[in-house]
Order: sequence, then structure tokens, then C-alpha cells
Amino acid sequence: MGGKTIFHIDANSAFLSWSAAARLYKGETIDIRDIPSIVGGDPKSRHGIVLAKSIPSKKYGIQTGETLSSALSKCPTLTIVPPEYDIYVRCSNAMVEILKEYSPKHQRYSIDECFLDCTNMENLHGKPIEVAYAMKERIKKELGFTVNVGISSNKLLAKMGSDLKKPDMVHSLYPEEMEEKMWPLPVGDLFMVGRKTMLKLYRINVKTIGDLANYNVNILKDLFKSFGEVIWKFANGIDDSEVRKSNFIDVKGIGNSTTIPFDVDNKREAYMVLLSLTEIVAMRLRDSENLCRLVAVSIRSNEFANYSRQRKLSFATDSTSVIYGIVKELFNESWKEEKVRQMGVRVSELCSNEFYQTSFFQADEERLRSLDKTIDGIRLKYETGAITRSVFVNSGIKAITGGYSVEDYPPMSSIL
DNA sequence: TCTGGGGTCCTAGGACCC
DNA sequence: TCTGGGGTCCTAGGACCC
Repeated sequence: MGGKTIFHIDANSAFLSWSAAARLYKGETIDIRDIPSIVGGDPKSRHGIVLAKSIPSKKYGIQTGETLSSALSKCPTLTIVPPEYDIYVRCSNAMVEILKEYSPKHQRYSIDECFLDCTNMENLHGKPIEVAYAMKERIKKELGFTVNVGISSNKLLAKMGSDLKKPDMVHSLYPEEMEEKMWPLPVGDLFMVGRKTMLKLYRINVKTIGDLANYNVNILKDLFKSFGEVIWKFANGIDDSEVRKSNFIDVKGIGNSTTIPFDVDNKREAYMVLLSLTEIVAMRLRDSENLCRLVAVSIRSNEFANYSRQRKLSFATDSTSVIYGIVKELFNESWKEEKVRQMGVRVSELCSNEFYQTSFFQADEERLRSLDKTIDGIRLKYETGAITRSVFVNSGIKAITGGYSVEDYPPMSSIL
């Protein structure tokens, strides 16, 4: 069959493996992959959830996303390590650099996943299964962590394949293998079938991916609208999406949100948090060479009620102070005077800034733009915290919230 | 369950227009 | 207004992914 050859590469327990590899490199003798361990945030600042788990900790029933206290009650001897995002970015970049050598058509799907289109490349690298083992072994040898590789004729099946048995495995999942390898799996294992959809499917007695594949697609469409057809196609291994190079032009929106270490119950403190979030959003927006036409604020109350408010702009902007001004208005319009646990700022409806001429604008706006540029320059050259606003001094609120620094883009030579 | 943060896409309902 | 139908734009919310 003259189909495509698609690989999906997935780092095993990425954050945990990457922290483990970095620790071994620094001379530690214990490999946290071999003991019950997790990567987790700090409960004191209300970030206490499991971000990644080792294979031995899975035996205790520990789940990604559960609270640290819950995880500790399942396994009192659990080793907890903090997340080290700069290391994760380096490991991810290093993995992608190796994978790029196998095909110019590569798509970074997330920090720990990548698709490769190696169609018609057998003469160059060999049979798909051999290429998959070669990639896997190179990453293990050169970078010190393991990956799973899925092989198929489309992205969906390649991704489902890499998810089969872990860790350090290669699986093919061609359409002719689907019935045997994918259909017996619980329907919740299918890409895009989350908790809510799974519950609805259980109600119509669809329990496995095979059940879904063989269900009447018209009934699914009635129940789930267009989404019904999507998951039915996935269950049947149907997917014709392209492996496409992801780049910053494709970015649809830029957001930054944080759970505040304490509940905020007044505008003054809320504004400070919103400003610290906006600083990063606007800086990333400018760095992407885009302007935004939509600004949104999201709020989570201390009782976990979520709501948001957005505004479409009649103009496009990348100015920190313009965006912050709108953010404050949106907060005022939406805040229900209750205690706030989490806040977020997001910009979207991006457009290129290439025709954005400062001469179109009044002197005041021009002055603000040039101030933004100057501050971005200093923050990039030194570090994000090199310049902060004086209102944050002694406030207990961070002047800058969100990961963004030169560390996000390390040179290849600085890997581990 | 004392429960993070980055995203994308879809849908429903209302305003407004012809 | 005892009031049609189709289209677009906007907002809020909810589903999913990692």
C-alpha cells in the first residue's frame, strides 16, 4: 500500500525522566525513575499537584493531576522533586534536534511529543521499524531518557501506537492492525475522548474503541454534533491531517495565568496580579511579532467557580499599558466581589505587526511602544526580573508571573 | 480530591443587518 | 408588531489535549 509513513515520538514520563537524567548528570546516584517518585509543585503556594510520576509510583495508584497529599497518603515514602522547566525545555529541544535529522517534515506537538513524516524516505534511512529503533536508541544513548515510538500511515494511529505499551518501546499500528491492537482498548484511551465524552458513551453502552468504531455514526452525530463524527473516524483509524511544521505564525493566542498563593479580595492586589500577568503576555506577543485584537481575563474563585470576560478591540495592539488598561476594565466588569484564587490574561486574534508603522500613531503611543521595546531588550539581555515595577515592592505579589527568559531558548551546545 | 498552566476548537444565544 | 429567514459578528462557557 502506497500510504504515508508517520512516526509519533513521545518521551516517557517526560518531566520525571528529564529531572532524573539531569540529576544523574549532576552526579546524583539515585535514579528517581527506579523508585516511587513524582514531580510536583509546592502545596504551600497552592500549586500542589502531581505533574509527572515514575513507573514504580504507578503501582500505588498515583495519578497525574492529583494532589500531593493524596499521593502521599497512597505512598508515604514517595520522593517528590520540584519541576525544573528550564531543563525540560532543553531536553525537549535536544530531542527535536535529533528527530529533525530523520525528516524535514516534523511537527512539535507538545513539549514531549513530536510527529515525523518520513514518507518515501526508505532509501535514505531504511525500513520504518528500523528507523524507529534507531531514533529511540539514539535519544536514549545521547540524551539519557527513553521514548516510545508509534508508526503508522497517519498521525492519529501513530499517536495511538506510541501510547500502547511503555516505556522504551516501538509499536506499529497500521490500519490492518487496528482491530487487534486498538479496538479492545477502553474508549477513554482514544484521542479526544475525555471524561465527559466517555461517560456519555458509556450510557449508550459504548465501552471500547471497537464499540465506537462499529456504532452508527448518524446516532453519534445526533448525540455529539460534528464531534460525533470526529471520534467515530478516529475509532476507525481515519485521519488525513498533515504533519506540518509548527512555527510562531501558527500561534492563535498567548495567555498567562496563575494560582495566587493567597486569596485576593480587593482590587488593588488584583490589579497587581493582572499587571504581572500582562507584562509577560505582552512581551511574548511582541516577541512573536504579532498584534492582538482580542483581550480576555479569566477568574477562578476560591470556591472554584470559573468565569471569564473578553473584549474585541477596534484596533490591534501589542502595548503592555494598552492591554493592561483593557484587562483592568474586564476585571471590573466581571469580578463578583468574591475571593479570587486564580487569574489569567489571554490575547488572541493575532495579526502580523509587519505593517504596523509607529508614524500612524500619536506621539504618546509611540513613546509607550519605544518604552516596551527598551524594557524587552533589557529583560532579554539580562533576565526577566531585571526591571520590575515599583508597585510590587513589599506587596507579596510577584512583579512578573510566568516563565519567559533567555533560558527558554538555549543554544544547542548547552544541552544538559 | 483542598484541586496547575499552557493551549485549541466548538456551540449557543443575542445583536444587528438586509 | 399577534413579526420571516438568513447571514455575520460577538461573548461566554465548556469540551478536549499535553
